Amino acid sequence: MSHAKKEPSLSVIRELARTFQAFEQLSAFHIRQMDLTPPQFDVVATLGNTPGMSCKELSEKTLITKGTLTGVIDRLIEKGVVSRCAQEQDRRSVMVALTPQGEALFQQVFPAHIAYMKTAFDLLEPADMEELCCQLARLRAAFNQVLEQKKHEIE
Amino acid sequence: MSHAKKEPSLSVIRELARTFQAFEQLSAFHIRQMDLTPPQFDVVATLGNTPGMSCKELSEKTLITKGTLTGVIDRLIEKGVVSRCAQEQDRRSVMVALTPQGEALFQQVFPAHIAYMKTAFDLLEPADMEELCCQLARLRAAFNQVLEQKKHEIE
DNA sequence: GCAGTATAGTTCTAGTGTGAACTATACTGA
DNA sequence: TCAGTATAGTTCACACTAGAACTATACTGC
Repeated sequence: MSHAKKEPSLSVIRELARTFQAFEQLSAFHIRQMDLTPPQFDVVATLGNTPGMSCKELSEKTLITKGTLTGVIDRLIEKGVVSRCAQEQDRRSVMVALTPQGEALFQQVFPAHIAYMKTAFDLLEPADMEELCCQLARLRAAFNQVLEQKKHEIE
Repeated sequence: MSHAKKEPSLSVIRELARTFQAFEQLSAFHIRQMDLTPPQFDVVATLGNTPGMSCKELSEKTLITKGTLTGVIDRLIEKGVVSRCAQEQDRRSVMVALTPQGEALFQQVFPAHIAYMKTAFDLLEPADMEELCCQLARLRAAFNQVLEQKKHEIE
């Protein structure tokens, strides 16, 4: 996505990609030290302080697609961190929850990571961050709106 | 990366991740229709209107790590879109460039994709986008600074 | 009830993504 | 000049990514 040249929209795209990558690098650097992968951390963080949830719900909260989620959960089960258990009311659905071991891991790993990332945000003005959030939300809405539109055009 | 709750920094992270994912979905939706993958498009877009460049340079511009780049370029060579050619001055280095076919592809695909993405940016104020760029750049600088610092701490 | 349709998860394929180990080549300084 | 070190790319192991096809279950209307 180079070729920024004079296109203003391309600069935003470039900056968005680079900033997101910088975030991922910093975040992953810490998460790897705790013997997890970023998606695995996401799942543990999302399940923490909840009674568990379906794959569908987990997928929506973590932005991990359902196909990928199957494998991530498989590996977390191998580590003894989460468990799958069948549901009575809807037998298609599966409840995923932290095991006691997973709870302990969450307690140890989640606050530590928040504190870690906070050292970056402490370098910035809270007001700017709030402003940034709004702008990002607007941009995201535009992307989603156009995606829906383009999907309809195809048919 | 859920658990936004009241942490302002977590909201920024969430919004950054969601916005970037929305961008990727829209962008990839179009790129796939043109029979390319996003990284393949990135490489073609970066090589367009250049005499070619080393893998290192390509890697820096596209944000694709060198290990991944080898595979991406392999697949583009299979498609007849790019070529690798040895360098005389530094025999470790390889020059990657578009083939004539690749040039033609670039001419067809690059402007089309810019136009496609522009339909999303047209929904937004240019001034807001410029502001967004600045904020993102600041955030990125913070991430990078902390990453360097944390890397040094380890040793 | 039963066909038609929607939904939850799993599986599959192909392509990315990381870091680390490796090869080959280049540089640097006694 | 030659050891030590740095750099460019490739290769490897492993995990993640998307979408599509598939299975099993649930819902809906007639």
